Amino acid sequence: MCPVLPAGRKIAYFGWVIARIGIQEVAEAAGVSVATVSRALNTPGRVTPALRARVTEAARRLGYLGNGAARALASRRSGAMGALVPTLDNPVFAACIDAFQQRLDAHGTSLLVATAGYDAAAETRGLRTLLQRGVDGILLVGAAHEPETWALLPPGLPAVVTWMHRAEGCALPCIGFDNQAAAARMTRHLVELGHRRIAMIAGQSRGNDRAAARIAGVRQALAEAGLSLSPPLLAERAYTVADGRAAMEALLTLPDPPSAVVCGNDHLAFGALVAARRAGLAVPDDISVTGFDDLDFLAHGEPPLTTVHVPAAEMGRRAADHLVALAAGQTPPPPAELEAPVVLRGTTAPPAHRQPGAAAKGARGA
Amino acid sequence: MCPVLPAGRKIAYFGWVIARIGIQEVAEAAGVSVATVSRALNTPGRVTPALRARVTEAARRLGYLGNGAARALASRRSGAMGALVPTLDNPVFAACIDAFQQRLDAHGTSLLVATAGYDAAAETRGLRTLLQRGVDGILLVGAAHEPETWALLPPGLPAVVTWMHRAEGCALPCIGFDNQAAAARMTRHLVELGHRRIAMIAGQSRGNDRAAARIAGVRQALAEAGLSLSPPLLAERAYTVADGRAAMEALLTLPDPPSAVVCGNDHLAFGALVAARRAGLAVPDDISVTGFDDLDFLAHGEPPLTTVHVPAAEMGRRAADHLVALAAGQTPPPPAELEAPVVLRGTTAPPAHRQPGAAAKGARGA
DNA sequence: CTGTCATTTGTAAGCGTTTTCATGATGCCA
DNA sequence: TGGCATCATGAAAACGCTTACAAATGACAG
Repeated sequence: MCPVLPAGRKIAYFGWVIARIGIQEVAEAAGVSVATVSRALNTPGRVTPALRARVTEAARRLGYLGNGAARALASRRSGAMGALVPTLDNPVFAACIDAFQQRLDAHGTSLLVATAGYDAAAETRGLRTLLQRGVDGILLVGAAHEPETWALLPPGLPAVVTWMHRAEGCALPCIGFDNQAAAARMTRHLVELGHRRIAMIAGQSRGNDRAAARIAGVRQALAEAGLSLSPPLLAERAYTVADGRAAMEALLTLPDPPSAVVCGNDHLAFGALVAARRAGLAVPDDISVTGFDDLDFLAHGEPPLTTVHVPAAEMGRRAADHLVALAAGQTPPPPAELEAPVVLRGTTAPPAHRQPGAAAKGARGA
Repeated sequence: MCPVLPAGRKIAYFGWVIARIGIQEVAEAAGVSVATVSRALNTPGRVTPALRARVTEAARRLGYLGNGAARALASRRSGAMGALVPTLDNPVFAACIDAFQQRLDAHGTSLLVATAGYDAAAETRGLRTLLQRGVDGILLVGAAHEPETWALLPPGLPAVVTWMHRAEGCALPCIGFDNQAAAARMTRHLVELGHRRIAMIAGQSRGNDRAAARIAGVRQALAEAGLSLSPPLLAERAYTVADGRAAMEALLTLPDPPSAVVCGNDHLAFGALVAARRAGLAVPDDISVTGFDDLDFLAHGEPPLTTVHVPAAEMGRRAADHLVALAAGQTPPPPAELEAPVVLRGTTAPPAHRQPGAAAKGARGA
């Protein structure tokens, strides 16, 4: 199973002793010095074609892989980028990281992942781990982090903030879209449909600037229409289906329930949809619901969710390109703002003509 | 923003020169040797409490992080595990990796991710990268890999196969469930419901032993009932919603369409559901559909998907524990088989009483 | 009070690369 | 053909840490 293993340095894998091919062995096999092997492999241009061929052939034949730790130590570069994300259990982050990894791979760079789960302490720990591992750059989600976290980040270390465009007082390049503007557009659509009583089931805005910006966007659009988001109409919940459902149930028991609900992400929106259905309400006829993320499954649901498309994969790709360029000492142009278009589908419609304050269903079709 | 930075070794971050605290600086600050610092930090038991306090305090005060590459080189251990998965863009893998990472983190170990996208060459490349980075162990999905991939894996390097239990001729510990048995159980449920004409929309079985096992399971249960999976009733497609939809459309145009369709995963099942709806067929009244994975969103869909629950997060956690134990030189007990229960929900029902061969809808309610 | 042993700390030798610097070879022009 | 760049190669010094080994310290019994 193993490649040919001539006698060489030994490495102990806890009881198993196997020979590992080092640059030394390759050098001997090719009849050159280790320095030449290193050059032939890393900077092929600086070596005679004939020698290069000898070396690469020897390396191939011996199955030489190289020792990343030694290379990182000597070259002061690990060849790995770190991603510090809230979770991978949300498809929108998973898609971003998937694309990020693929693009890094194309650049010959690896991916180190740390998840923080919307917890400040865990985030700091995650960053510390990434830094200890010597990543060449860091992908961050959002710009709202503990001072302790920011303090950890060595100035000059390549880093990008994703999921938003322009962050107040943040010098890092931002690769993303305008959460507030997108939420405002979504809300305006509802207003234009004739909705006057609009609620929002938002994500927790504490420590989450994306969630906060989306709330601000809804507020902004509402204000433009002379409306507002009074306390009972704004719920801040965790980004889960269960929370969306619970929040929607609470909204529906209000004396004067909303005719439209803007949700902070698709999970919440889906939960809201489930709650509406259980309450016997038809979407969008009885109540409109919108999401944010544009998850595949909800695009084909029944009814298909009207939502804001988040360019998750594109952010991952651009973040990879940007970080690799930064780590190579280049100064890439400042990232362009990405589009986060509203995708109109089947969960929004003009409000039903019923008396404000009327109980849910039944009072319909006045 | 930065922690206090006394004069020390300099590191150049491409133009930015910042001081980096090394073990040397900590040793000086604490008035001990570097060896003592190393011991105080790594094996606290081998050092006097007083000294340990002096050292940890100095390290904390200086913001010492340590250099992972140097540590890995000297200790012959990187403190990172590698995961080689098909993709992160499928929630079921993302959930597994998310749990894997969290558990690794609890063990003080990091995660290096490589994705192969169901491509053999990419898989080999991914493994090579992981190995170059010096991971202490590897998480693999399934046991069907190119000989070239297997050859790369150093014998003795901790590695586990996930997503299946027992793999023919594979000596690696398998952390997972029995795909074939699960698919068979799902199929038996359909048979018991009275279905005789059962089709399968499977994943590509080539190079994918999980997909192959699921097909085998359906075949097995069908054989028990004296039925079979004749060519037009078995479609092998990529694991996407679009492919599921296309496959279902093909199935429905058959002269004698199936009354139940077993799908290789939830994406395919969802696509099949969409196709059925577009064709004006009611699920489960006109046709039954089953999935495999148990994705959140489909559990609450309309109708909720009957599927096989895959313990993705649990596999990730156990894989982490197993690998860490292996890497520590222990010999953990062989992994237990995990449950992959059939979850009966709303997409299966007895077949409609209509003539075999009747065209889709309309011929209902005989 | 001295010898032995256990325990704690320091010294220094790697770990496998990259990279600087020196050396030797080669080509070119006068 | 001699001298001077120019270029390819090799020797050896880092890189920052762990760890085997040696040394020193202290405890305790004879």
